[in-house]
Amino acid sequence: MQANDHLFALVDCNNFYASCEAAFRPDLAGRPILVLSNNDGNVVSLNQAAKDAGFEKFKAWFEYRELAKLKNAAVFSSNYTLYGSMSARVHSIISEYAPSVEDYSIDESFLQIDGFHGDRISWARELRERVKKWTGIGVSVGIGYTKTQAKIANRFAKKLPEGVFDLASQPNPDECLSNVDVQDIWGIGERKADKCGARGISNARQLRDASDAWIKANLGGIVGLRTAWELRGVSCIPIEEVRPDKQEIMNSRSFGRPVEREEELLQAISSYAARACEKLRRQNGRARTVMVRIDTNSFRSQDPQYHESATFTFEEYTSHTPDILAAAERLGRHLFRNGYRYKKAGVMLSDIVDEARRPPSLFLDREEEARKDRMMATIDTINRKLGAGTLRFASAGFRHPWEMRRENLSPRYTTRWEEVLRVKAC
DNA sequence: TCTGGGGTCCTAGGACCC
DNA sequence: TCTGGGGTCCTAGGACCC
Repeated sequence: MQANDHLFALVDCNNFYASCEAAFRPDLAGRPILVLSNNDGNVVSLNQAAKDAGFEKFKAWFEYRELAKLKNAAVFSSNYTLYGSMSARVHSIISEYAPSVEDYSIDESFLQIDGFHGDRISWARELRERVKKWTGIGVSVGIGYTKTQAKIANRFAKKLPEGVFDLASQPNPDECLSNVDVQDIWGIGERKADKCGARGISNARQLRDASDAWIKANLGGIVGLRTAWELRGVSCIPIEEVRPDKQEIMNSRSFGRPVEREEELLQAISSYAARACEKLRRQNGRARTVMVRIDTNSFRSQDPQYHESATFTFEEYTSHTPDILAAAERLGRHLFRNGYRYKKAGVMLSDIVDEARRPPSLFLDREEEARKDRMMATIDTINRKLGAGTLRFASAGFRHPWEMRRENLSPRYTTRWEEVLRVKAC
């Protein structure tokens, strides 16, 4: 493959969660906005006013309560229903702008724009304006010969008022790369950055020019090589237009308060397992392995700690909630120890196959399986029509005192008629 | 009192086979 | 009799991402 054969753009929403909240609350203009993680644990998104007021991402919320009052900040619990639906709107607008688009994350899309030799800056500006006008969300656009370069370009775009940066048309790209810390490169985390630092490599230009042999030996083999080659302009990470089905499905949550009783812990495990099963069936998958893990709060060093997981493998692939719940509950009982304050539990389904491509089995009772499938299909249909959780399994319990805290939840403006925005005429 | 959730890919190393 | 070494599969764990 030749260098510079391709061209990519990365569109990244600015302060996405905070922007979603702001989009429905024009009355908050000028005020700091903070969005909290699940369980109102820490701060995960800030608008510009909040950054200017001195708030920082990933700080614990309880340490900010006073400052938030002082600065008259608007504070929101995470509202993933809202963000998911806003994300779908943004993605759908972006998809009009290139033949090949990958929805990379909730707030980022890669566009492949090979052979686009027109005025890329104008094209990007128009995209930006349309997203802003139709959704209220601000985005930045970075352009480069590879995805890794587009990511870097996006970092520059974020700092510019026009919100667009084209690395591929820079007269002096070396200088641009010199200004990017190695730690800020897509694919270089803390560990790899440390190894680079020890070798005297501190910016993207130096990493680009490092020897393949050293990179391969020290930066995770071909993963690191791909990053370096992409910095050189050789595209190694293609666009993935269709998200492949999940190979693992995880559901885990921290509790709103410590859980000490076995029955409560098992209820939480059951409800997480049931949720994982729904996700599994939505991709027409069947799983053979279920893992349960339980954890105490590792931030409380004064408490005794317990972190364990256990795995069970079925004889046959299954997506039948009662079967998986029974296994998860057995694992939970096996793991549970008295005398600990549990903070978190999780259930993971793995060894997943597509229903249509499942290996044949000699022992499977086809009739029994068909009956189970009908039962699950009925439950899924009812829950889709009447709302998630309309039909539930009794083992998940009915009162959930351990459920996460979401004390500042905004309405689900875009997905619930009861919570849609009201406009008053004066 | 209070510190997120959900993934992916890769490598290393052991077991096993021929 | 040959007791080496290459291939493959699996799993655990590391590292990274948003």
